Amino acid sequence: MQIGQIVPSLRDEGHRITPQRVAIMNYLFHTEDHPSAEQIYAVVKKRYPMVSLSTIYKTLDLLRERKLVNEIEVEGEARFDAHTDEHINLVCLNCGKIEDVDEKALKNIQSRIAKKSEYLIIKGSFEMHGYCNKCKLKFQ
Amino acid sequence: MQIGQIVPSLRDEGHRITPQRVAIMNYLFHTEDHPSAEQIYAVVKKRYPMVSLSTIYKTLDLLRERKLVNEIEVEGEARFDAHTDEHINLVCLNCGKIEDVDEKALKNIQSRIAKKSEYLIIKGSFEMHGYCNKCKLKFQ
DNA sequence: GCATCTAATAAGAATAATTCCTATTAAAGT
DNA sequence: ACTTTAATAGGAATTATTCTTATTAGATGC
Repeated sequence: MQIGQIVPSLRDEGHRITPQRVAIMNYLFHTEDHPSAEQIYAVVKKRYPMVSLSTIYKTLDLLRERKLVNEIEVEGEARFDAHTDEHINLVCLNCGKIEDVDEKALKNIQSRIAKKSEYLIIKGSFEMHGYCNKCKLKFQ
Repeated sequence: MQIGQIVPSLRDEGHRITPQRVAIMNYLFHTEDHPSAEQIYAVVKKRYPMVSLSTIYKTLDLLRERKLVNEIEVEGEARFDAHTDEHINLVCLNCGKIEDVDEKALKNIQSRIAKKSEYLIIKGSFEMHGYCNKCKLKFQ
């Protein structure tokens, strides 16, 4: 995702482009991590020590509304992901690491269920929980 | 799921069979709902006014460990489901209703990813979010 | 049936992620 | 530069869940 394209479109919609927002987007759009709000806060704080957690949450709300990030919930905590195509999140139950796995079959399943169910489907959220290659040794 | 089979097996493992536990299981194993801890509390309280929320949570821990219920997280709240086969949960973003959809293809996807990823997969959690047939009218 | 052991419970305090509130600041347009 | 008002910082409020502890009551053996 290119910040250079997002910034003007946010501005066109009447949103103000603040250094805090740019810093948050820069981090989110250039990491493979799936950080929590607290982690984003820690990273952005290094450059902008005066940033507040509420700004992180407000910006995440905006990015989620604009569908620029996905939110998944893992063990009572929200984690954010700039990878917004349908995919499966592999969640490590020990270290919390999350990895993306592209899976073409999801689209088919999703459209099939959209048809046969009476729901108006907005989005899918597909997770598989287990232990990553480093942690699985500890759990046999 | 038959309570008559679960009770003796829990007892065999050294767990005590209390009226609170039986009431919680009776509700969970005989509803199509996907209740929150608070909802379970409300239902069980009708029959056992002295029951406490911490007992609900402790019992849910036990049932989850024994894989008799699944937990999914929806908007910052845990919801419990006695339907433990792999399936897709259709979550209504308006009223919170959750509906189960069986989908055979999930097993294939799951075993394929278990093979190709380096993760030791424990369980899957597949959700689709949208608006149920009643609520979708309000959202066009 | 009764005594014993200790797992399970009730009640409420503690915790922690998220949301809310409000005075202040600063982005964007004129 | 001036004005407008969206966005921010900081902290208080909220809320689902976990933790703590004294008390209760299943299960076992006599």
